[in-house]
Amino acid sequence: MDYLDGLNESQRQAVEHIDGPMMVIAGAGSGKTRVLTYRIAHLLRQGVDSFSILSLTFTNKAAKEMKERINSIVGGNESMNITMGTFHSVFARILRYNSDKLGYPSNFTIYDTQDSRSLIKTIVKEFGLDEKIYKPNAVQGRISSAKNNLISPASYEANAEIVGEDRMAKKPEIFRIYKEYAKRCFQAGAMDFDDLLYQTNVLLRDHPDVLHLYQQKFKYILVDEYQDTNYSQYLIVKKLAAVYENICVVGDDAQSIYSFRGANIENILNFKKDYPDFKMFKLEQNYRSTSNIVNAANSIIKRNKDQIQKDVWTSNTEGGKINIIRCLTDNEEGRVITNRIFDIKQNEGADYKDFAILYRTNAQSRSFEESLRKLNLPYKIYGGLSFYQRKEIKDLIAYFRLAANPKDEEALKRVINYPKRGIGKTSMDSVILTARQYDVSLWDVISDFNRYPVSISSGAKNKITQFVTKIQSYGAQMDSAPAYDLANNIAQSSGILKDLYDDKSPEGVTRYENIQELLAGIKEFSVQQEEKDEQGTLSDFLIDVALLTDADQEKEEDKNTITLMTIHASKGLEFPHVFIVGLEENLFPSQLSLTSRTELEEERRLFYVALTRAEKTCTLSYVVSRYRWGQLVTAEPSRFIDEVDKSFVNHENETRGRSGGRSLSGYQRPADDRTRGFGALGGGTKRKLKPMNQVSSTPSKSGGGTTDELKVGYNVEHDRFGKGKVTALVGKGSDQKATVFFPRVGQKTLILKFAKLTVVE
DNA sequence: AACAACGGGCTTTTT
DNA sequence: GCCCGTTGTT
Repeated sequence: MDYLDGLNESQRQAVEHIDGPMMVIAGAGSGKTRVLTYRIAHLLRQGVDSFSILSLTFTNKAAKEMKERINSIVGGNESMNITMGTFHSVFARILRYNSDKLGYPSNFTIYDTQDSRSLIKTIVKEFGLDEKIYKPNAVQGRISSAKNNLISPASYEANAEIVGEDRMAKKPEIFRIYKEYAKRCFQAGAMDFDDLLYQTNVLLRDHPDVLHLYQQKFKYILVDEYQDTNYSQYLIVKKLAAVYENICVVGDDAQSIYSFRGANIENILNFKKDYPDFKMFKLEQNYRSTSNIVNAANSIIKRNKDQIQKDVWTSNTEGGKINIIRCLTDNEEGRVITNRIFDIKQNEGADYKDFAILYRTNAQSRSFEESLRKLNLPYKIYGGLSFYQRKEIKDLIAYFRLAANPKDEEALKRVINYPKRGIGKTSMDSVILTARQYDVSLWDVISDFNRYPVSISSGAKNKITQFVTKIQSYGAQMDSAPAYDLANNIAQSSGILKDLYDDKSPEGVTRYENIQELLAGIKEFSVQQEEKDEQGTLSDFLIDVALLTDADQEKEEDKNTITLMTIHASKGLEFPHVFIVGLEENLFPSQLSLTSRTELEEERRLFYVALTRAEKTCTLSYVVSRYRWGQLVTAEPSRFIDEVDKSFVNHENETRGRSGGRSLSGYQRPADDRTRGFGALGGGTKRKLKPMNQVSSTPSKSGGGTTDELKVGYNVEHDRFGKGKVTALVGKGSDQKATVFFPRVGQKTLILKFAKLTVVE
């Protein structure tokens, strides 16, 4: 059967267009990925060399899936030779290959967000600036947006408008921080995420031979999610496509939700200017959702002023209306939605994987997590702390990074005294001081004390030198030893493995297992690389790791679970049953997006994206009061609820199930009245009910308890360590100490004056 | 130098 | 309510 037969008319036209610039505007659920994959398959069928195709996707996972689908269409494994991946991962490799031309080591480090933030913080401190004014987050955002618009530190400083903005914001020194930040990154042989694109631009600008090479290599270029590219990405694509102009961009302006990280809808307009003879294809038939959902989504998005005219329609069945549920608190929201999922699953025989709970902010996942766990339903939370952001993983990876590139200061600071080897703050402060005096990296100083005198004890110097020797020996094996062997060797000889093995608390055991999992992952990586006839050293692995996202590494056991994620993370996915939760003013739309029309329109597009994830049913929920910053605050229903055309929604006025708090269940809800003033309900409902006695030797305000309340054998609870049993008591009065055994963390000796212990039954 | 307690800041969203 | 960095104690 011909693969073109499965396409509708406009899809087929887009797939069959081979040469010359083209743009595909694809409405939600209109088979965009299908067009992209089929088009690549078609190119291969028409004899285009697989090595000459560059395909830029939004996630690495999307790239992987697309390759598999292409193979299944054309047979064989031709897709292996296509350069396919995210902007960041594709150009990280190209940069690595050409790093010498930019003065970077080929093993350059990729700083993640935490690394850059930490460096910015250090600089702010060293400059003697106020951290409350120069908040690392804000400064980082400023630097990031400069880089995404290809503004160098020098042109930043010279740009009166930008510097003026900073001065207005009372942060006139940002240009200095940017300058120092760029210098220190370079000195450390490190690039941050934005550098991967920025430096690619520098490379293509300053090295015509390199530009020429890649222009010739990539004769066919495809860009997915074009509406979410920034200026820096736009320019890379434009330069690479300048000779052959075989460029195909695919996107949907209605789904542009990343302007906060520099994405620019103007790129779509620029495209029309850059390639006046481009061909435009519109995909308007939605195959995903019921007509109620499609029409509801249309009724939302038409309120936006900025958009390309299109008419998304579907021939699918009407389906049920969009349910709107009102709950009293966020905890009730968790229970009600969870019960609803359980019901649908029972009644319709749906799978767990058919459900998604989508929210605006990661912090909202908590209440759902709790109720899902209570009902014992399997779920997976995407986002939040990913595997590679866990402390123990970052620690071990920091060793790998140091071995590859000892100038990597963020990695060095992380592990020079972990596991503990007696290199304390005092010693490191002296080292840092010397490094700044000579304007060299920390590594330069600690690897050559003769040249850079540091005023610390010879004992400390000795310990540091031992550490340096260890790292050097790792470094020597970096490009020769098999990745897994070296990684395993480092995990053991660094002492990390032992340190975690000795920690018998459940958390410690998990950490130990995580390390084992990382090592297993490295093994798998090596095997995969061998299949591709590539060596697969540890430094190759590092590039992969830095750019992986949570969605990229899915495990088998995660397959049939309920999905919890932010709406941003849900982009490109689809689920039979979708729950969009927390539809309240100041949460969704976010408080911080209410200052301008463009920001509000982006929130509205976000809502549009959320709605269009749903295939069969879509349910919205909001609460009357919600815990935020640890306090119960009243909330108002989101304006977005009213913006959905009335004919597609069904307001469920009942709050389902019995609510947990006593004071709440006694409450009679007025007919259809969005009464405020529930803030008064605060406290009471959330406190633990168990009677507890405060144990304290210092006479407290209430004049309560004395130490003799505590006896050996008592069960107590500690804020951090949880429940435990007192095994010994030493001393009297304010000096009294208690030895307590905590099943979760082991034995601890606590000074009662400080430790907050409560006696439990 | 290491550990434990405390206080401040924070919530958009991510490669 | 949680995380992180700082402060204070041994």
